[in-house]
Amino acid sequence: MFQNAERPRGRPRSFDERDALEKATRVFRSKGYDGATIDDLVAGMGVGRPSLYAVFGDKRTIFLRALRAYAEAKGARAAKALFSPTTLRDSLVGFMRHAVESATEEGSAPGCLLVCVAPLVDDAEVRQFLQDAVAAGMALVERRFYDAISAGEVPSDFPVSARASQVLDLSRGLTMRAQMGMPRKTLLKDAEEAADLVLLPRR
Amino acid sequence: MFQNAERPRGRPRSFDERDALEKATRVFRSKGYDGATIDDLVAGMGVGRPSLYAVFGDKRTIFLRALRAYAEAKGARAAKALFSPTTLRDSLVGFMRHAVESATEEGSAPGCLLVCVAPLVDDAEVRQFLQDAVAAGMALVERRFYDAISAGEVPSDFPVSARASQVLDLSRGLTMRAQMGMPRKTLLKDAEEAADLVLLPRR
DNA sequence: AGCATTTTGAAACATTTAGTTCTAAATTCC
DNA sequence: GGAATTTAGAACTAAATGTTTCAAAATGCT
Repeated sequence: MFQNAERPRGRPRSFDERDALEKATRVFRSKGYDGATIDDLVAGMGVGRPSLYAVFGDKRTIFLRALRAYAEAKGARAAKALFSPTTLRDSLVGFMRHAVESATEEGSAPGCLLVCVAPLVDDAEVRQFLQDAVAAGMALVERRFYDAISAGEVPSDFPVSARASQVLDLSRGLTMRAQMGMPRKTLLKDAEEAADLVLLPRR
Repeated sequence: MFQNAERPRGRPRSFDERDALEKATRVFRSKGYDGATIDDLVAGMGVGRPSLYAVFGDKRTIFLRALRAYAEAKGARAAKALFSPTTLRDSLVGFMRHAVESATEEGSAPGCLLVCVAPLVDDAEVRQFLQDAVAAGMALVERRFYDAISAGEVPSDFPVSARASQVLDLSRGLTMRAQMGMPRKTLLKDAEEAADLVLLPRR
């Protein structure tokens, strides 16, 4: 086998960095930040304790890295769900469905690192990151609404920012219900109804 | 001063049990369950360590008691907000406003013990309690919608259970934004818009 | 083959945390 | 006023948790 990056000198690692971070995400999702111990991370990531500190840093740093990777991946998928379909309704349904599917994916505890776990972390950097992520989410949904206005799909007086907040609030609600164990099927149906709701015309 | 319950024999307590539980709620709200240490509770509740164990039990028991008291109080206020007004819109606005006000009350960290903290607690009894509480909330809102149908305020084909889910999801979203530091004023305005949204007629 | 380099696993270390115990203090009952 | 009873505060113990150290192992380079 050829290696695209030339192999480093010493003993090769027994783990993949991306994969380990994803496993860390699983640990944090199921136990929360304070509830996850280093032992949990060592066991869940398949990385030895010293390697963990050498490669990822301390618990706080691991969480921040996991959070950033998680947010980036989820943000990209959300944007795709939002901007690939042609109709606004399909976009919104896709966006909400994605929230539900992500929050109920198998192999991970139900819920969302961004919505259910990170807000409880008592750390200024995490808080700032979250606020930025939420603002970015709002901007994404608002842009989709403006696109729909341009396309004449909704009237030009459509209350963009109010409805965008509502889309995000409804998604958060769906995500939290997922965390509480509500079945995916129910939530997917509710996601569709939520999309229909935010598309209703004002009286 | 008269005492309605005859005074017990030994040294009198230096704390009020209800008040101490409420202070425990504040501690859990700001630090989360796993993040709150016994020392935090001792400091925050104004109860000495041995008294804490003697009167309240261990951390898990304290949390369960705080959670029950919190849910009871919040449920009562929510029901009042929902069933006191005459118009459905006033009821829904009141319900959502209450969620926002409770989540942004001064003297406590923003957020909600039921919505933001308890779902992360890895305990079967807590999970069960939460599920019951959510079901009770749903039932409350649904009943208010049925009352409105009886009163002829909304059509008889009003999608009660879908809209009730959405009311709760939107409230959860508002609560979570409160926890993330969004100002009360913004959220109160959004609460009104959310109430208007769920009252829109189907097309 | 031997040396330099990096990772690994076990163990060690220091700190924090949960829970208990012991003594002093505050109260009621006699 | 003194005995009995309950609470409060400080000190203590044992376990857990976060972090580092160290020798051994696995690789590339010469």
